[in-house]
Amino acid sequence: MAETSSTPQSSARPRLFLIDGYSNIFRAFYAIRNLSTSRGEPTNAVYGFVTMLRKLLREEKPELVGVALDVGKTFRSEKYEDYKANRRPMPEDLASQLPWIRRVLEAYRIPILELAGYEADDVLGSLSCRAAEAGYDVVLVSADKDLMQLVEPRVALYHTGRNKLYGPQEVTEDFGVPPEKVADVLALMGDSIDNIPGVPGIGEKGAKALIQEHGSLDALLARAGELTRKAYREGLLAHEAQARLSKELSTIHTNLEIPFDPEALHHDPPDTDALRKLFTELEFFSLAEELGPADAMAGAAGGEEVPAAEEAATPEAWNAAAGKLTGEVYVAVLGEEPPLALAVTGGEAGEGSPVVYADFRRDGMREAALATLDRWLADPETRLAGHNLKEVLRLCVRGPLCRAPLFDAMLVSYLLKPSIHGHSLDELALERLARKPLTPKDVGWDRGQEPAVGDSRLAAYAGERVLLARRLAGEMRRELDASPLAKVYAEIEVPLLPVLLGLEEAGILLDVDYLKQMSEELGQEIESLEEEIFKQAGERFNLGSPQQLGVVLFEHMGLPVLKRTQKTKSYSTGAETLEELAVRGFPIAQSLLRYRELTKLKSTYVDALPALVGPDGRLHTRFNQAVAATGRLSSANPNLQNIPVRTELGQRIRKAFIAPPGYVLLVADYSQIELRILAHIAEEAELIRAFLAGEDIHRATAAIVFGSAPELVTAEQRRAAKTINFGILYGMSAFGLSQALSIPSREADKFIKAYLDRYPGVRRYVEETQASAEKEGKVETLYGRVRWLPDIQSKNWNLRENARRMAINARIQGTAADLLKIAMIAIDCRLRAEFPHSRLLLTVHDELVLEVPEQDAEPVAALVKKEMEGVASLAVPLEVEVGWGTSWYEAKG
DNA sequence: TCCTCTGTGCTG
DNA sequence: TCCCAGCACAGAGGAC
Repeated sequence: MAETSSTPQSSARPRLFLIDGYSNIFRAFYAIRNLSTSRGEPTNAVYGFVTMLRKLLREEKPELVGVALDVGKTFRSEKYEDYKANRRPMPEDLASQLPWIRRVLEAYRIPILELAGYEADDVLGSLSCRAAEAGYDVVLVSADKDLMQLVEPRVALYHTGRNKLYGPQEVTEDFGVPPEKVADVLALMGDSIDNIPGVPGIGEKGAKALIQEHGSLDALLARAGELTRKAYREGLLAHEAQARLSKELSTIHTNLEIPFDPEALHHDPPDTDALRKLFTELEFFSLAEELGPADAMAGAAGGEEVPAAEEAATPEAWNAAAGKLTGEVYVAVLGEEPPLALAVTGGEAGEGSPVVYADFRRDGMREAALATLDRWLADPETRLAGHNLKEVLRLCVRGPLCRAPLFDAMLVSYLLKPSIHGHSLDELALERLARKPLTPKDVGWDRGQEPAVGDSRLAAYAGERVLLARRLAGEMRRELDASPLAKVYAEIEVPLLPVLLGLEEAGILLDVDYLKQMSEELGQEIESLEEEIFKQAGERFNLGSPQQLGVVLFEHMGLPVLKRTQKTKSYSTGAETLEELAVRGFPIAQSLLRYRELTKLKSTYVDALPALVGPDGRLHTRFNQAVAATGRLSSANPNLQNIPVRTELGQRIRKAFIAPPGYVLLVADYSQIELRILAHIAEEAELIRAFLAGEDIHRATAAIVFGSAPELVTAEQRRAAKTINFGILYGMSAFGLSQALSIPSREADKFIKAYLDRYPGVRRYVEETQASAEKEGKVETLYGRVRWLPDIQSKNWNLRENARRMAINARIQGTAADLLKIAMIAIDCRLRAEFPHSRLLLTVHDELVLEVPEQDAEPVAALVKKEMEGVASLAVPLEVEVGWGTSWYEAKG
């Protein structure tokens, strides 16, 4: 590949090498024959591909590199079913090598570019365009001539088979037309491998000549009748549509919504340990040898060396180093449950500033570190920055009374892009800094094992954590400052952070004895149910295994197979299926339903919760502030947002959540908050009227949709209206509604039409939300919280429709989340001042649970109601129901 | 022995 | 093609 470095492509501009995975893999497979391991596994394609990669990395030393691979089916195959239908299936000997190739790429730390539903070609085309626009020189590496259409002044194609670099000039020489006309030529020629039909009677030569002469396929088709050569004239006239389709199929799309993230494509040094292991497994012994001898610690972190933190081994040393920091301070907690160390940095010298850490296992160090932390938090002049500050604040004994401005990189990342998978320090470092941080395991922190006090690995770990937090905070600050989300951050998320910490630390009292007794009762009923089921089935098996149950029900007992599971197409044994079987007269289904209900509640709640209470007898959940894409909070460890409520048995579990003597649990929940928000945002007059009049909203909807008087609405009609009301919030389709109501979808369609006719504001809301989402690629809540929806433009029907439903739902669900968060902040603040013995315990999306001294129940109820109802002034009143009692169950009664 | 995926089911 | 947002359980099977 030496040629590339002597071309005009190599300049001072950074270069991005985009490798077309499959074409190179196919080429390697056919170019090298008969290479396999001693076990007989073929490795020829892997070897050829690795050879190509090594050459590229050695000779070009690319700054940025990525490999495009296909996943799933593509929109083209949906558009044209014959597309690729004739293409030979991938030979088994090649398919078996793909996992190896992925592992090789991982070990090389070369990112794999794949987007479900898109052709690798389109991903390459779009990325190369974005990169060129961003000022990079791009080299596409492919064995496929079709990619020549992507060539432009800043994008070259390196043809792997021909070992030749193509710029615009070379493409023109090869094709007789410039790159932008390549697709037109391909459309005429067709391609038997890709199964692009082309135009019969026109071959490579003819295609090039015709496009050269007429300029484009469109121009050629317009004048097809005037062609003198009979074969061309008749071929074009008879197959015009096919030619246009071929053009569509052979055109590589360059407008996919793929973010070009130079950081993510940055080429890091390979993970030589993993590579050596892989090569040994593949029996590429000479390649393994080249990597040199194994070295346990080398290359574990990847990327550049990061200075280790310095340990402050005495309180004096700590105070001398960390204690003097003022201004911007960066902090990181090391270890969780229990946290073992605190690492800090800051000061004028930027990243060159010293990093120190305190190991809590040393005498006096915990106290010294926390004293410093407390002092920083109390000082409005100190800006405390880091990642996931809730865990830092948790260390403080005095509780979260903070005056220092907080900057939390995790929360900012979440606000900027709420729907990405994770916002942990490790994930953000990988994505935004292209760095894979040390894991606790790397430094000897593994199941019970801790690194020793003074272990140098701990110092390295501490240094990296704080530095990464610092870099991420810097990056996030830049992005936040340029974003309207700064307001949501400062006014909602940051003030909420200490409030949530308060909830978590408070915990909720659990009646463990009550649950223990309940567990025994349930255990007995479950046992007798098991016997009954085994008797009905005529055999004993593992009832907890859906797989075994499926075999017994549908193979041994011969019950009708009504439904199969989504992914593996195995027998469905879900509640819906069992209910239908019960209706059809199979008594075993009824027993199984009861068995499922009991075992579910027993294992998930009755038995699991008592095991999680702390020494104080209370359950301390974690409220995650950076998970839910809509802006909601989530609860985990344990999840206290899915405690049963709907069934009688579920209600019994709620009786285990209690208040201590002299206190009550106070529950406040918003009534129909999402429908009220819909009424407000949609400015839907009829909904607003019904809410203002205090009507039963589902009944009112039924009356309107079915055209009857409210008092004449049947229970059935009200249920249907309720389903439609919720369905609208979720962007439900006619099909979805028909499923939910078990009615024909034609009828469901009629319902929806009638609904939208009677609620024109809602129709406008749906239409406008989708239109603006399509235009902007995002939707916003009333408070400006953003949810990005890149798939809204997708050509993949499934992805696009999903995004449209999310658009409709996210504005409403997100606004509700904003409202509750704001109310929580206000309530927490007032309670501290006015009722210091009352406190918030839980938040469940539209509901708050508090613990309140018995005698304060009434005034606190009034306070909570007032703050929740008054949190915003909408076109409809917000209504809050409040109740209290000795248990969660009593409080909601 | 641990980890990940799958099916299932609980909440708003 | 099939209704938004979550978390967690048990079983199953593969990696270590």
